[in-house]
Parts: sequence; C-alpha cells; structure tokens
Amino acid sequence: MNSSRPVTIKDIAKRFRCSPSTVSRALNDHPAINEDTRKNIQEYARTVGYQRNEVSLSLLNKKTATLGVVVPTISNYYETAVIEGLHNVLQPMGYTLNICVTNESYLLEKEYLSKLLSNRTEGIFLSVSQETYDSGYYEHLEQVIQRKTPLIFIDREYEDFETSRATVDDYHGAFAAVEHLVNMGYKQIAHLKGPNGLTVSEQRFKGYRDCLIKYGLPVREELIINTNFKVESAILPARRLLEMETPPDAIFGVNDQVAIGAMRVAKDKGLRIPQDIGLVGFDNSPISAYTFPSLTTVNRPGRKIGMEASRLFLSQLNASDDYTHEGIVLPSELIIRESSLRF
Amino acid sequence: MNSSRPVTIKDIAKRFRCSPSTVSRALNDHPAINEDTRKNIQEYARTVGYQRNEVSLSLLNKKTATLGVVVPTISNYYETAVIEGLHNVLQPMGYTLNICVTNESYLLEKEYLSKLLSNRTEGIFLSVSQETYDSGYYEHLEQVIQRKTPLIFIDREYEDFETSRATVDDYHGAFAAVEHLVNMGYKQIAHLKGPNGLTVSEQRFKGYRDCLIKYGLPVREELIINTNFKVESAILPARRLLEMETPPDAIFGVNDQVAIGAMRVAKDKGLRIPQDIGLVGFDNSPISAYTFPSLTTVNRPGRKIGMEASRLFLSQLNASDDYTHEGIVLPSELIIRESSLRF
DNA sequence: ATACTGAATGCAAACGTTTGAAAAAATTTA
DNA sequence: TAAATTTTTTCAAACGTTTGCATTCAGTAT
Repeated sequence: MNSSRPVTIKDIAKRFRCSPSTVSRALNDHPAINEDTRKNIQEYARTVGYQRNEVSLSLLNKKTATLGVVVPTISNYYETAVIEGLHNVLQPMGYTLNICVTNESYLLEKEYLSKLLSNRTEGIFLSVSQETYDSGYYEHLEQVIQRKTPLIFIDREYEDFETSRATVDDYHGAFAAVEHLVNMGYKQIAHLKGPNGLTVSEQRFKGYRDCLIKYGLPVREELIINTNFKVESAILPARRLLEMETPPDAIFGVNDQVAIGAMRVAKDKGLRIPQDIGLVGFDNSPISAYTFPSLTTVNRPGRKIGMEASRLFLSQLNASDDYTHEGIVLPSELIIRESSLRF
Repeated sequence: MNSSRPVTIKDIAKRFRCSPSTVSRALNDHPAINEDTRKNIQEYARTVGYQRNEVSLSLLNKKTATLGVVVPTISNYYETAVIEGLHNVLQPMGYTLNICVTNESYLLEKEYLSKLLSNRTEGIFLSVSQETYDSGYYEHLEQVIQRKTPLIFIDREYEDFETSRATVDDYHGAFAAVEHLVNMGYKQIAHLKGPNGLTVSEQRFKGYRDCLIKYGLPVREELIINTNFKVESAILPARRLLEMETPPDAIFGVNDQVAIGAMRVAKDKGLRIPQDIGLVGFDNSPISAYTFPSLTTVNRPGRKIGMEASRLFLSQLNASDDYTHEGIVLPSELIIRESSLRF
C-alpha cells in the first residue's frame, strides 16, 4: 500500500504543543489568535501540505456542497450543453457537480440516487432514464422527495411529482418544423421518431402529427418509424421510407443525428435535397450548420436549460415551506437552412 | 428552509430504547443480535426511510469510494467515450466518478484538484488543460503526488511526472493517414492543426510532417493552419487553403469536426471529393461514417483508453511501494472511407 | 446455591474539524 | 501588590457510524 496518511490538524497541534482548536483558529484567521502563533502555524501547514478534510466538515456542518446530476447519457451535444449550463452557474457558487450517467437503466438510476442521498448531496438534477419512464416505477424518487432534497427535473419529466422542472418546448418546435415543411410545399412528410414513451419523442411526434392534421394532411402510420436517436439507427428506416411505392417528399427527424443519417441515405439514392426531398432535424448541433446541404433544425437551448435549472434549485433552497414549484418551459426556435429551402 | 433532518441511527436507538451500537449491528445483520430485535429495527428503519450517512463512514474508514475525472471538456465524442470506459470498469466496483470539466482553464483545474484532495478522493484521472500545458505550471500536481493519491494521465500527458498514463498513438495514426493520402496520389497535403502546444495537436502534426518528409514531399508552412478542434474554426482556414494560387489537393484535419468543416467549404467551391481534393479526419466520431462522402478517419479507442486507465489505477492501488508506473499507448487505426479513395 | 456458559446488549473510542464557554496567561490599572 | 482587564489558549461537545471489549442477564450444569 502506498497511501501516506494526510497531515491533520492534530498532527500540527502536536508539533506546536498546542491544542487542535488553536490550530484550527490559526488556519482560519480567527482574531483571537496571537499573530506569531498564527503565522508559524500557517507557514508550517503550507510546507507540510496540509489540506483540510472536507469530509469531516461535511459531517459537522451537514453540508456537502455537492449536487447530483443524473442523466441518461452524455454522448449528445444537448446533454453536455445542459451540464455546461449547470456548471456555469453552480461552480462559481462553490458547488461540486457529481455527474452520473445511467445509460437509460432504471437500476443504475436507482442506485445512483440512493448513493447521492447517502452521500448527503444537497440537490439533484434528474433527467429520468427511458427504462424508468417505461416501467413507471418511481419509488426511488419518493425517497428523494421524502428527504426533502431539492429535485429538479430536466427535460424528461414525470408529471405526477411536486417538483420543479425545466424543459424545452419540444411540441411547438416540432410543430414549427413541420409547418415550415408544409409551407415549402412538401405534402408527404415522414417522421423518424425517437424511442416510444420518452417525453421528447412523444412531444415531437405530437407536434408533427398535430401540424399535419391542422393542414389537412394525412397522418400515414407507415411514414412514422422509430429510431434510437443515433445516426446509424436512422439508416434502415430511412431506406425503408425512400423505397416505398409512394415515398415521402420530406422527413422530419427526431434529432439532427437521425436527420443526417437520412440525408446520407437520400444522397446515396441520388435524390436532390431539398428539391426531391426536404429534411429537418432537431437540436441545432454544431455539425448541422456544416453538412452539405446544411440542415434545417430546431434550436434547443441546452445551456439555458442548465442555467434555468440552477436558478430553480437556488430559489428552492432559499424558499419557505409553502414554496410552490415552478415549471420552466423554454421556447425552441426553428432554424431554416438549406435542406428544406426549396423554391 | 425545508430540509428535514434525515433519520439517524441514534433516532432509531432512542425509539427502541437501545444503544446505537445495537441498531448499527441490527442493520448490518451482525450475528450477535437477537432475531426479533433485528427484524423490528430493520423494518422500522425501512418505514422511516433510514439511509446511512456515508459521510460519517468516509470519515471513519478514511475511504470515500470516489474518484476524480478531470477533463478539459465533455463536448466531444472522444471524451465522453473515455468517461464511458472508466465508468464501465469502476462503477461496478462501487466507485463513484466525480467528473470535473476545466474548460481548458488552469485555475479551474487547480481548484478542482484541490477540492478533490480535500474531499479525500481516492484517485484522479487527469487530462491536463491547455492552459496548464501552455503555462507549464505543475505545482498543483505536485500536491497530488505528495499525497500519494494515484494519478493517471489520460491522453494529454506531462512527461516529467512519475505517474501512469494511457494515451493513443496519435503520431502513427496521423502518419498512416497521411501515408494513405500519399498512396492515393495526393501531392500537396495541407494540415488543419489543433491548438499549438497540446500533445494531441503536436503528435498528429509530427506524424503529418514526418510522413511528408519520408516521401520526399515538401512541408509547406502556409499549408499548416491552426484550428480549435471545432467545426466552425475550420471554415476560414479551409477557405484560405482552397483559395491559394496553388491550393492543396488534400487536407488532413486534426479531428473529424475540422475535416467536416473543410468538406463543407470544398463542396461550396464545387470541388469534387475525393477526385479534386482528398479529406481525412481523426477520431472516428459516429457522424464521420455518414457524411457524404463518408470521411476517412483514424479510429481513437476512447472507451478502451478509459478501461485501460481504470486498470492502471487498480493495479497501482494494490501495488507495493516499489511500484513502477506504466505507460500504455493504444494503437490508432486508419479507417478508409470515401473522402480519400480515388482511383 | 454457585459457578459456568452463551447470548444479547452497552460502553467508549475513533475518524477530523469547529466553536461556545471556561480557563489560563499576560497585561494594565489602581 | 492585588485586582481588574485583556489577550490567548484549552476544554468539551458535536456531527453519524462502527467495533473491540466489557457487561448484563438469562439459562444450565454442578
């Protein structure tokens, strides 16, 4: 073994033949400490590399200055943007973020939440996993509520809980995207949908469907195919769409990745974008502006979501008992680029 | 304020008119506890939602089961893959990962390391920030070494330290990429380089340069332009390259993002890829297989790096004092796709 | 009745730090 | 020089849990 015991306040006290209290006060610049003692102790502490044990302080003060961020994945642009937003607000306030990735697994999510509570995390930002969403088991969340640990839902929410939440208006974003396709004269608009059951998937799907209905276009079952958000999961579905007898003339992808997959398939088939087929994605990921043609998409303000979520957390912290939880819905914004702009 | 004090072992002890020791043992299934007592206590604990305070345990056992992961960013595919690899190995062993994002800032890095040490983190995985690298200040790392906290360098390393490290063989990956371009008959190969000073940037640049030299091709200063890894940072440099009097006939990008930016510029200029200009990226990000044309790139095994780094950490943990640190270099692999395959 | 066994529980210390109150030491005042 | 005052330091408790050892209280064997 190779862990040399870290220097403690007691060690220093022994060295100076004084009590730990004196050392503690000296290190914290307490006024009732002799100037010389203070200097000597501080200097000695520096040379031996003393660093105060925050664990013991956490125990004493019942404060850990740690927040949990529980997300299904960090592989997408959006999630990392959210974390960046949280980080930008909370790091300067002295909070440490404990980022936990559930990989969409209910069990991992449960374990992480339990661990965060055991570690006396002071707040939890949660985007529930797909499995949790599907299963409908929410007991692991009850625990968080019971403990009165502030819980902020991000993005994927669960309506039955009395909590704060920050989400993007996926519905209207999707609606606007499809409406734009309609305005461009596309008539047969397909949808590469996300996994069933997830709020994001369903909201975007509803936006898509309602828009078609509004404009009197048929909602054709066979034009709606599931993907898992990843680019490769869009390849076969897109191929299936484009090889139909009456193929769609536009595709609305649940996110940019999926739309880019469809773009690739369309090009392989020699279709011209946007003349032969229109494409729209969702997320406004950095790459979407630089595909060829560039991808029309819907901006999803990840960083802002993170910052808003932080705000919700902070106001809940300083709130009285009759605090009513807030739900923030940020607008999403259609960004028109080349992939749908035909004349 | 709304934080209801969590139930402690003492609370339960009071309720059962017994000592905390008994409760502790009952909850931990200690054999020397009466069966009934045990059952009653366990049941009661469950109903009141008792959860043991890991902070106090950490203090007692001097073990936190927490590891720090300090990285410059989590916005790229590669970094998230590394974290996934770490996670896959270490999470099942009971470790919690504390992911810290430095945004390439020296000060944040320093602060995070200090905080991790204060929190008695049991090991630290570090990919140093660009600022740290540039400045050459490494005192904040001395502290970690002094404490004998296992420190594993990931990817961006600092040669002067006696530590373990896991990196990808960027040099030979870059070399192979450029060699492939040479084999395809490209003669004027430009390089969109990463920020100066970073190991990744410099290694890939050296691979590029040495390959040109090996094949007797000139290394033209004006064909080497810096970017910051992001797609938009490649646009102007690529434009500058392609508008030269004698423009390059191939571009080697420091990563896929940059190569995709160049691809966009080339297409805007009506150049055919790979006939008029060859393109190669680096990272094998998911999107690279689905651009049009698909992007030749170099695979960088992020998940494997994470898993290897975990292994290094674990073997250091169980090692004797005369443990000699290990440096793992994983090979990178050229992946030939359409963007460079001309006949 | 007495000693012995075994089961069940309690005591006290420990982890590292802070902090109000008490004590000690140094200084000033009368 | 004694008392009063001020400065400096120490004491002890607290945070929540575990654990070796001591204790208690049965029941059992002598």
